[in-house]
Parts: sequence; C-alpha cells; structure tokens
Amino acid sequence: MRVSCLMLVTLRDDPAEAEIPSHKLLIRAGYIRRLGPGIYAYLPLLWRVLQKISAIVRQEMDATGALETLLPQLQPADLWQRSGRWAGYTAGEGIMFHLRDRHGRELGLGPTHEEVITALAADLLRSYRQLSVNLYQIQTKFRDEIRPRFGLMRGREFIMKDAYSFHANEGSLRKTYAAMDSAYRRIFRRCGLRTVAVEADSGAIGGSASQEFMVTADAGEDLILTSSDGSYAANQERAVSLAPEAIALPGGLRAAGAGELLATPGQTTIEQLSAAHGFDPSQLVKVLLLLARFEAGLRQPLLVCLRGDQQLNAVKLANAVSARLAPQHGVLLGIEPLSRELASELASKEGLQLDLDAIPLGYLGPDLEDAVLAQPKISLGLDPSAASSGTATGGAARAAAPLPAAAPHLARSFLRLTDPTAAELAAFVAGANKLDQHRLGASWKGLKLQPEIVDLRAAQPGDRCQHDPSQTLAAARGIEVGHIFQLGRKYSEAMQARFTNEAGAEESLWMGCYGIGVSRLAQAAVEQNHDADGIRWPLAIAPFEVIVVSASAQDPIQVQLAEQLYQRLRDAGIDALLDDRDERAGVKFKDADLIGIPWRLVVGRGAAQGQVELVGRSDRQRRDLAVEAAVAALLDLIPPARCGLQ
RNA sequence: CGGGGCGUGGCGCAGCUUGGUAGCGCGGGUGCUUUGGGAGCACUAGGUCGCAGGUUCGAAUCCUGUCGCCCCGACCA
Repeated sequence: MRVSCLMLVTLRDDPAEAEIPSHKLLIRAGYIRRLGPGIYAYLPLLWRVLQKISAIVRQEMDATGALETLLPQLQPADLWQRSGRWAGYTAGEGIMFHLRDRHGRELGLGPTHEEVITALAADLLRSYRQLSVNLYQIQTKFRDEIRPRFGLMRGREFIMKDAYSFHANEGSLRKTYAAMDSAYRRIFRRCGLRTVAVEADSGAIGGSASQEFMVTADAGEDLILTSSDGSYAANQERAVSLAPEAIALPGGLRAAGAGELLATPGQTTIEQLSAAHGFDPSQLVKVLLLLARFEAGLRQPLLVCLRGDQQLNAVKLANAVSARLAPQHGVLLGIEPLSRELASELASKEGLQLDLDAIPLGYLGPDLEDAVLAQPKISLGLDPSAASSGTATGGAARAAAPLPAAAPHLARSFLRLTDPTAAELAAFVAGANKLDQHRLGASWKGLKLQPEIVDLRAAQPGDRCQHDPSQTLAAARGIEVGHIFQLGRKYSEAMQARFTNEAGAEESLWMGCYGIGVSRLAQAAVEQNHDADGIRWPLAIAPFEVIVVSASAQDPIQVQLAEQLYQRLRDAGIDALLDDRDERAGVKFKDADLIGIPWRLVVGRGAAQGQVELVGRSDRQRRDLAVEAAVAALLDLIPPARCGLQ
C-alpha cells in the first residue's frame, strides 16, 4: 500500500475528546473516528490491525477444534424472556439496546449470544454422539453502556469473539475450559500483550468458575489483586483475603453481652465514633441498610453487618442476595442504600410506604427489629410471603413460564447478612437502634442473634493471602480482554436444551462460554506499547510490517530505489507500506513513528551508493546497510516474528 | 441518574468578566524558496459563535430554556 492512497489523516494536536494515551494515539494516528458516544469508525489502518488479531484468534480457536459461525445480532425478545434475562438486560442495568419492529414485536440487539446459541443447540444437538462442540464467531456486539469511555475500551458497539461449548458432562466442559484457557494465553502472547489471568466474578452471565484475562495498564478500569508469589490473582470483585486481626475491645463484654448504652450524640460514622471514644474501627460493627429490587416486584430491605474497618463488596452482596431470592422473585435489578430519598421515591413512584422515621439512621445495631418495617395504617402492596415463605419454584420452571411483571411490593422483614469479620467479634460496639446511643461491649449471643454468615467484605491491597498468610496482596490496574466461564446448565435448563445420553435418558447440556474483546484488545495493545512519539505495534498485529521511506521525494534515485525495495518486499510476502508522498523527510518520519510501523526502511543520502538505513520502531536502533543486506535482514526478521511467539 | 466542565472555520483554542458585528495556531488551496525529524514567505478559501426564546439601538458576550459532548461518581448515610 502507498501512503498517498491510504486516506491517512494524522493530527498534530491531542484531540479534546480523548483522555488516555491509547485513545489519543488511535485518533491522532488516523486509526479511529468517533461518530457518537461509544460509537467509532474503524479506519482502514485499524481494520488491518483487527483483521490480524482476528486471524490469530481464528488460528488458535480452530486449532482447538472450535467451529466458526456467524449468529444474528437482531434477537427476538422471547428468547431472552425464556432465559430470564430480558428484564434484567432491558429494565435493570438496561445494557441491551431494544426496539419494536413494525408489527410491535420486541427485539434486542445482541450484547452476547448465549440465548441464540442455546436455542440453536436445543434444535441441533440431540445426542451425546454429537458432543462436544465449541462454536465461535467474531462480530459486532451492542451494549448500551451507562457510561462509554476511553474510545474502544468501553464502546457501545464493539467487536468481540465469543465462543460457546456444549457437553454431555461436566468433565468434558472442564476439558474444553482448560483448552480455552491455554488457547487464550497463546492468543494474547501472540498479540504481544502482557496479561495476567485472574479469578473473576461471573456477573450477569452467570455460571460457576470463571477467569478473566487482564492486560496490565494504569488506564485499566478493573482493580486486580495478586499475591507476591503470583500464585493467586483475582479481580477485586471476587478476591478473598484475610482481614487484619481485630483489636480486642478493652473491657470486653458488658451486661453479659447485651452491651451498655453509650451516649454518642451526633456520632453517626465509624470515624466520629472512633475519634470520640478512642475505639479502633475493628471494634465496631457497621450496619448497612439497603434495599434490593427484584424483577417480579419484590422490594427487599437488607441489613448487612461488617466489621467497622472493613468495606462492603457490592458484587459479593449482590450474588448472595440473588442466590437467596432470585429463584422466587426473578432477576435482581439492583441494590441501593435505603435512604430517606429512596423511601420517598418508593412512596411516590411505586406507592410503597416505608416509615424511615422509625429507623434511627446512623445508630443501627444488628438487632434492629423487623417491626420497624411494620406496615403503617394506610399502605399498599404488602406481600406477606416475601422474603420469608414464598413459593419455591425451581429455576427451570420459572424460566419456562416467565414471571409476569408484578406490582412492586415491600417485604416486611429484613434479609440479614453478616460478614465473618463482624460475626467473629467476641465483644463489639454497635448502634443501639436509638438516636444518639450505641451499645458498648455487646456480643452476638448477648443480643440473642445468630447471624447468617457470608463473605461480603472487599479484599484490600496489603491484606494477607488466604492460601499463605505470609504473603500479601498487591493491587494493579487491568484491562479485561478475555473472560472464560463454565456456565454449567443454567441456560440449557432455562431454554430446554436437552440431549439424549448413552443410557437413552434426556439431560440438559453442559455449557461453557469464552469471550475476547477484539477491538478492545487492539486498543489495549496500544496502551501497553507506545512512547512519546506514537504507537509501537507488536509486529504480529501491526497494520504493516515495514514502511519504506525515501528521504527526498525530489531525488529520482531515492524515489526509484524506494519503489524497487517496496516491490521486492511485497513480492517476498512482506506487508510493506511505501511513503510516496511529496513531503519533507521529517514529516514522513514523524508519521511513521506515530502510526507505529515496526520497521522503517529509509532510502536517503546513501541511495546512490546502494546504502539504506533500517530502523526499529520499538528499540530505535538504526543500522546502515547495503540494499541487499537490508532486504535480507527484513526477510530474516519478519516472518518468524509474525506468529508473535519468539 | 447525581455532580463538575465544555459547545466559536476540518482539528486544537482565545475572545465572554466590562455587549459595538470574530481572531490565533495547526490543517486545506495556489505560487516561489526549502528538502534527514511535523519548513519559510506571499496570496487564498472556509464560521447563521450548538439550538430556541428574551433583554438591548446593538448579543459569541447578559438572562431563560433546550440539545449535544467530555470528566468524576453512582456501595458503606
């Protein structure tokens, strides 16, 4: 390709829209253009990069026996209703773009393809003899992100490789999961990325085991925690660790563990309490009042206890709450702090009466009685079954007959969950459930409580590791470029995807799914490979492998030699670019550095003597070589570097 | 959704406080000179100052509304 024909438009100034280096560089170097928030055009240069990444992904996926396919992006709502995700994806997080066609049928633009593929599998896979299979596709996904940002990093339209495997048993799923794990490691290595594999939360996709592949970079949106020996790495959403030892409460239990009242006027935060009375935060029990909203209308108040010095991990909480109530009440739509604002919003929007004046915010103790949620005289929508009894229907049954959108109703008892750090305290300080008063020297037994214990605390950098307390966790930022899941039978059961096993019995398929953010990966590669002058593409995914530059466009000898070299390299199968523009040398050099072609072959002053200059973009090493030697060097260096595995 | 910021030639910005009919740098075009790290000179094209109201003799500038974009946050009161 000739630069004169490339529609290359580079910018001298940083664009105002971009914040992080990779985003600025991709725009400045002419790789992308923004059309709207989170919507980008992939210009010809970037398209070449994406094609190269895709080729690597294909090679590695095909090598594992996976089958490439292409699935619809326009997906009927009933598919998503059958899996139980329509409400969560449209109403709750609202991550799915959805629309009505001219007949009033609801459709979603695919943010992922579990539903589509499972419906196909249900149709096509009938016998254990057909298993296992792993189908993948590389295509555009749509997600209505709350806040798109950083260019291709979090776009509303992006390119993803997603794969879905189907198995007759869990062992087979594990095998494919392991194969995907190693294929992913090869893919990222071949793309020139430094990644770390971390334990991850399964999030909205669901399922059991899952692992994320993170490109380590300061601009990463995820916080990852790793042990010093590297044997443990997890997303902070998921990470576990040992909390620091609590400092025993001086004086221990009071009033046989019921605690003595302590006047604490205006002291509603852990900090204020500690400062006023000399407590260590680890001597306090922090009680959080939250409200969980469910698809089928349930509004469930939560009372969450943590040790005062610990932080809540919202993802762990959502998982715990969901596990307890989602089977009866549909998808968990969200959890919010139960404030006066929220209470008045509940009253005005959903007609639910909740009298927060009965609840002394800032002075809550773990023994806060359900009576505070008691129904006021006039109230609507009481559901006596919520939270306590409830009809126990299985997930499959629920999915087969989607829950009708029920009117919002408020549970009148708390779902109480306690983190071990709080549960293990022998004597603590907690709110007295009375304004301006706390209890000193209370205990769980003394308060006549049997806490339901769930890991809810956020692991922090510096915490000791569970697998080896002599090690501590360190934090790093990461960009998630890949995620693999063992889904199990969640979707196959919901969508009735069954096969006949060897014994002739019907069984639900075992599933796995495996994603790579292809367009995000391209930007992550820039984030990890750039310098003050521009991008430094790893050769395996660079849009071109070498750029031939004649220093002077006026010197016919140079121009001719550059032309010859360009032809020879192309004939030898090298992805060569020829900068044939009538520009000064400086302009061409700057552009070559900015767009980041790994090798630059300069035809300059020495052209008449058959001397050229070969410059490496990454290490900036320059070597003066005879023409033949330069060509030989490139033919020697480039082909082996292509697979990215040296 | 909450908070903050910004909308002025293709791009990056100034002008707004103190109203008087729009400017700088880059980029584009033409010509001459220059030619190994984003050249110089000259000429030139290109803007209903996001949009809609209002105040005023007069609005990019003041007021109101509206739309769009960017940043931070949206879990511990």
